Amino acid sequence: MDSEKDFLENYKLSDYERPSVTADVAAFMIGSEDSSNYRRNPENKLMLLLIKRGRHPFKDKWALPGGFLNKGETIEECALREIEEETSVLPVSIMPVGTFSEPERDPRGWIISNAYVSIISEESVKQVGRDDASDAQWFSVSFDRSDSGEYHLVLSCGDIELRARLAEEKTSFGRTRFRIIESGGLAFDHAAIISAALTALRAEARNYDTIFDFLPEKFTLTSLQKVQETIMNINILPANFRRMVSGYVEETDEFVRGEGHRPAKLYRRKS
Amino acid sequence: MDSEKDFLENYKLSDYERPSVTADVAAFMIGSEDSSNYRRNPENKLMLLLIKRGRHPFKDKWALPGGFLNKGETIEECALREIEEETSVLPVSIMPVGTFSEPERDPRGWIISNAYVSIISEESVKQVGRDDASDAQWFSVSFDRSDSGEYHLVLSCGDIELRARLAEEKTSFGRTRFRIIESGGLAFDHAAIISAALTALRAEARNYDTIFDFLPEKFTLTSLQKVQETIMNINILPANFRRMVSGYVEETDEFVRGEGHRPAKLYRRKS
DNA sequence: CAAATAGTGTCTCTAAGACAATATCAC
DNA sequence: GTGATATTGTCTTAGAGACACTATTTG
Repeated sequence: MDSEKDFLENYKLSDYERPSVTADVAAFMIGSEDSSNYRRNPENKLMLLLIKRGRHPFKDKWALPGGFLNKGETIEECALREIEEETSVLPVSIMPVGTFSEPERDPRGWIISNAYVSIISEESVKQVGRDDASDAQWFSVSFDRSDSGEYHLVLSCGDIELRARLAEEKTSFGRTRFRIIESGGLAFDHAAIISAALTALRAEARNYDTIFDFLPEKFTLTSLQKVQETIMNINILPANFRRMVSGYVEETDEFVRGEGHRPAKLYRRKS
Repeated sequence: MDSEKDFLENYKLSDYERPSVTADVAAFMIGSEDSSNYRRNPENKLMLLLIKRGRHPFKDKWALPGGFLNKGETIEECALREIEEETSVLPVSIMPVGTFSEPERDPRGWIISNAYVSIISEESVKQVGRDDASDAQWFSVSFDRSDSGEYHLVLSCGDIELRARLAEEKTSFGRTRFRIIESGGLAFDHAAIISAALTALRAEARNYDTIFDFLPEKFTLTSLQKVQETIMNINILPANFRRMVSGYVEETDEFVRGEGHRPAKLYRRKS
């Protein structure tokens, strides 16, 4: 009887065909838009990073950043690498959204995708600066369920507007899958991946540990509240938000001044 | 400039090496053990299906059921197929646990695993009958965090006892990863997969929609309560459990009789 | 002072937890 | 009747939501 060592020395992975494996990342940021009124706080929008494809298939369509898994790295490392390549920012953490493995999902052949959500702070993106000639752009996101039960995903960036329509396919264990009715100019099955990522992010956003990643180290409680409100598309009364978050943050002795109204104290995340 | 059609006709996936992709499934069941006292209700235990490996590597070690992804199927279909092959039971639903892709996780080579939790009712397993000569066995599960912060996973089946020790590697977005300190006779990185699966199952078990899958169509509220208590390792007062689950179930007009105490009404899940 | 946000105090309401009491069966 | 589980009623409590009020800045 062969020893395990002998076995492994002679072992060859069978010649069955193998799939190509990719990681695709839905990278979200909270973007702030200055308002006309000097004393008003900026409006916040949930933004998603998309890349304009330079080659077939889906040439000139918009797609999530992503790429093939290299030998010697984990899928998480691959996902982080792809985001860093596109944004020059290394996200603090990523969250798995699911594996997309329908055999026909990629016209190039058998390619399965591991999808992740990543969260990036606007501050870190601004520090890096942006190459406006680049094919990577941040799109503002709107995602709603219509009365008919259909979901509408709208991504806008300047004059570009991508409108996808989807149906809820199944929800099990709190995870929702979507079927694309109309891709709205998004490549591959990325409209379905983005919808699943948004659903996962919204569910996760009630967890304060998650939303800190959208902000710099020091932040005001109002800005933290705006992050949660923007992602979950809800309104929270300030008094209640402050009470609920109080266990997760600690005061600094710094203030934000020059805003045309009472200065807000800066807080940091409690360790 | 080539059309997309031309492009795809000439496209070949690059010759980069590709990983083999597997689905591994942690299939759980709630097993009941008759007690000595005729009027006492049976004790419940959380059980996990393991397969004794017949070949290298890890020959004669215990492993999760699983297998390679075939061309033309999704990973979810692959996971369901593997469970049906081993148990003759097709689970109602499966929950993704994560992708395990550390390059060194499988001594045979570059093999990445997509892990799932599945839930099987004891009734459906009993109906199928069990082949006692088979290498597939149900192990009772215990999984606790020790005072030192280490996690102890103990799997027992008759005289066989597998004791693994693990450390919490990182928890992000509510998902916990484990590092194996001592595999306890489990194959590959399956001790870490089982730990992640158990953690996910425990978190999910507070959702009533999930725990119904452990029971037959008609069940007593006490049995449903025992399922939740067994998985989450907690005790719930019956009055409170009934109040909380009342919106999810509806009465039938049947009762369980002959138990040596007051008969319990059978309920079914509300649509 | 006006406009805007920052921040606090407290009432209400709901859902979960605790606990006591009653109901019904097999032996 | 006894011993067990089944089932119901209600008191208490913790936390979320609503709302009114005060504080502080810039122009």
